[in-house]
Amino acid sequence: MGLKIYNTMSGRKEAFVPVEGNKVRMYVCGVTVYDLCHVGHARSAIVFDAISRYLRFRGYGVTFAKNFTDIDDKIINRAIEAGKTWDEIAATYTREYYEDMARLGVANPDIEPKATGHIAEMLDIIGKLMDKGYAYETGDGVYYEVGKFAGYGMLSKRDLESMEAGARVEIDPKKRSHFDFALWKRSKEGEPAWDSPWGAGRPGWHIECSAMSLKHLGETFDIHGGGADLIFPHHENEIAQSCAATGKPFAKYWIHNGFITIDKEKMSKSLGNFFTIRDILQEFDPEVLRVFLLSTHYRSPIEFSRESLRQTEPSMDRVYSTVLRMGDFLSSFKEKARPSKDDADFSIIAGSFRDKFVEAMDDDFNTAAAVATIFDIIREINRYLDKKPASPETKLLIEKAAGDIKECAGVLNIFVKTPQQWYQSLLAAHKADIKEPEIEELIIKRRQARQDKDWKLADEIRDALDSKGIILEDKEYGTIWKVKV
RNA sequence: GGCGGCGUACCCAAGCGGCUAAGGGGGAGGUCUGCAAAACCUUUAUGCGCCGGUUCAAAUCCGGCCGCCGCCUCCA
Repeated sequence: MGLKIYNTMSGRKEAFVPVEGNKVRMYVCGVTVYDLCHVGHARSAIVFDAISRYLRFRGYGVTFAKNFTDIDDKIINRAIEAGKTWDEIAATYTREYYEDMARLGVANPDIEPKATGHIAEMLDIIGKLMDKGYAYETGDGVYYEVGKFAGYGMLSKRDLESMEAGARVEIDPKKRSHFDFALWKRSKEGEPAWDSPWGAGRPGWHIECSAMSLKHLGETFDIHGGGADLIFPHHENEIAQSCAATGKPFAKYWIHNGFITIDKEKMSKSLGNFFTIRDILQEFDPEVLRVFLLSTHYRSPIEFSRESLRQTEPSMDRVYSTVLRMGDFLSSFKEKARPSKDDADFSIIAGSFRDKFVEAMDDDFNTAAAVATIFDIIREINRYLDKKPASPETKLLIEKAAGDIKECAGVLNIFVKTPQQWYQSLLAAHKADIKEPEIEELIIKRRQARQDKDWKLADEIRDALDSKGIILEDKEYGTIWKVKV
C-alpha cells in the first residue's frame, strides 16, 4: 500500500505517483498580506505544512512553494485607510504572518515567491495568451476569454452555460462573458502600476499563481493546494491560463482543505465571524491550536470554539505526562528481572505503532487517525510501565517507543516540546496567578509537612495551589507540579 | 436555479461493503495512594438523521425524505 490522495479534479482518492521519479513539486496558494491572519489561514498553513513534512518523511524530495499576494485591491484600499503606501502594508503583514507561522510550528516553504517579484513572468504569459487568441484587450485592461478554453470548469465541475444562468452579478458590458477575468488591470491615477505592452497597470489575481508556479516548479508539477474556496474561480482560472499558455497539463493532484466554521457558518473576513491567530494565542498554547486542527481530517469542516480547544488541552497533557514518565523511568532504570511476557506483549504492540501511523497518513493524510495512533501507543506505554517492568529488554523497548513517538509526532510537528516546556507554556497561557519559583517554594514547604506527617498542612498547601490552577503529583522521587487543564 | 459536501454516543471525531462501530474529552464504578493527582481496569451507540431498496453481509452502495453548510462575488 502506498500513499493515496483525494484529488479534487477526479473527485476520488488516487494512488500518488509523482510526475518525475520521487520528486514532488507542490504549490500552495498563500495569503494576501493586507491584514492579520485568522484561524482559517492557520488551518490551511498547518495542513499543507503537515503534508509537506509527511511527503519528506516518506522519502520524497519535496520542493514546496507558497506565494504571497503582495499587490491587489484589498492592499491598496487598506493602504489608503491607513495613510500608508501599499508596499508598507504588504511588508507589515508579511512580517506578522511570519510571526504567526513561527509560533504555530509552520515551517517556511522552500520557495516563497511574491507577486510583485514576477511581473515580467506574468506579462510573458499574458503575451502568449494574446498571441494564441485566449485573451483580449478592453479599455480596462486585458481579459481571459473563458469560452475559448475547452476544459473550463473541469476542476469545479461546472459549465459556463449553467453558471451564466445563475449569475448573480451584473455583467460588465466590456467583457465578452461575465466569467472572463482580468489578466492585467490598467491603473488609474495614483494607483501602483507597472509598465506593460497593454498600458501601465497591475496584474489580475489569478495570473500570479500561474506565473510563479510555472517559473519555480515547471509547466507540469505534482500538487496544487489551497482552501476549498479557491477551487472556483481561482484554481479554475489558473488551469485555464496555464494550460492555454503552455499547452501542457498543469497540476496533477489538487488538494483543498475544508473551512473553519463559527456557529456552522464559514469563518470569513466579510462575515466578521473570525478569530485571528493572535486572538487565540493569547489564551492557548500554539500547539493546542495545531493539535486541534490536525485532529480533524483536512477536508472536513471544523466548527471552531474555545470549548473545543479546551477539550484538546487535557488530551495533550496526557501525552506529555507519559513523555515525562518515560524520561523519569529511563533515568532511574535498574535492571533486575528476566524478560517476561509483558515485555513480549509490549514489544509487539509498540512495534506496530509506526506502521499504523503511516497507514493512517497514507490514507489521504488522515491526521485525525494518525493522532489517534499516538494516543493508542501512549496508553500501551502506561499500561506496560504500570507493571513495573525491569528486564534487559525494558529499557530498549521504552527507548524505542519514545523515539518512534518523537519521530511520528514530529512529522505533524506536535508533541515536540519537553514536558517542562509544556507546563510552563500552559502556566502562561492560563495566566495563572502564580509564578514558578513560588510553586517550587510551596512544594518544598509541603515536603517538610509530609515528612512530619502533618497531612493537614500538606493538604492545605495543595489546595491553595489547586485554587490557582496548579496540580501537584507526588511521585517516588518527589513532587512535581502541573497546570490544571 | 446549477454544482459539491455534511448529519456517528453527553461533547469532539475516525471509519466509506465483512472482525465485538477507532481515538480524545466528560460521567459512573474500581485498583493504586497518608489523602490526592496521574496511570491503569470496567462501564457509558444492539447503534451510525429518517424511510425504503440492493447484497450472504451496509454508517459504509442505490432511491426518496428531513435538517445543515459551502461554491457559483473577494475569500484559506
